[in-house]
Amino acid sequence: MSKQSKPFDLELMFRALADRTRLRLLNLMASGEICVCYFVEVLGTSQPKVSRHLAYLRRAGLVEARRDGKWMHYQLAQPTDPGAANILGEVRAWLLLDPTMRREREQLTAVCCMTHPPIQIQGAPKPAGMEL
Amino acid sequence: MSKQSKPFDLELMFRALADRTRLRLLNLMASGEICVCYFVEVLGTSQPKVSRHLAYLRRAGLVEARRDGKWMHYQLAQPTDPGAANILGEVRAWLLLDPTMRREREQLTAVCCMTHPPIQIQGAPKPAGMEL
DNA sequence: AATTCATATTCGCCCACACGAATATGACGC
DNA sequence: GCGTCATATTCGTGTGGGCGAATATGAATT
Repeated sequence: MSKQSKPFDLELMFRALADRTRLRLLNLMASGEICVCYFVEVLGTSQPKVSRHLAYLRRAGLVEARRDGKWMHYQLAQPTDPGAANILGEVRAWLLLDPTMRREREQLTAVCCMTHPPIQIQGAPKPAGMEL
Repeated sequence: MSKQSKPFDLELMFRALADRTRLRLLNLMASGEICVCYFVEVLGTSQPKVSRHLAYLRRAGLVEARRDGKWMHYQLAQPTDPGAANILGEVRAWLLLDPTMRREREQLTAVCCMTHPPIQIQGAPKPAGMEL
């Protein structure tokens, strides 16, 4: 009523960023939309774990989800609060520079370009930026 | 041995930022060094609570402490990692703009300029930026 | 409708950590 | 030395949230 919708909880954002798995998930969304099975494949973690962390990021307003048949696509969200958006921008810049994170993005590209991809990925819609 | 000292744990930094009390403490350090009793006075919280949160911030490398007789002075620290420093810079900018945080900095100024300050503060060295 | 595939949720356990209360440390003055 | 002041730490309790394992949902295909 009094506010447009939410005062954007900065604490919640930081709690969302305070986990390695979630940072890795955000990193893989650098190039745009990507579907859940790629997260599972590249991070090498269990599907429930990935799903729970994605739900956390969504609650914190850091990502948006879109349903496409049986596939769910996730992408980075622009927070309404401009200050939060700036902070998040710096976090993304940090992810781009970090060697470990860079390696994981390369791994994503590799999986997408394989002629015989792993079973989990066959038929899954390719992430944005991997259409070549 | 292999690294200069630490790879700077970004997760740890975010966990340190994911708490309202700690954000309020960082905010009061905006103008420079400040001693613990002012934190207690302005935030209106218990001294052990303030002390524990300051210890957390120190462990995360976000603040530095300096002993001066029985007084401890805290100030913001510049993280060695440049990416972390950028992120922290945006956080500080956010703190400067937030209305609640601005009010608390004003409250600090008010307490420092009182002719008859509360007992807890009498004789304590004034924070940086309050020398007028 | 039944099965299969992609994803989400629940359960039970454990650990980090926030808190108030009490206590410890360490520096100064007498 | 002793007391006092500023600050730090410990203790006991409670909660958020991480995890694997199991299960549930919901869309597509037959």
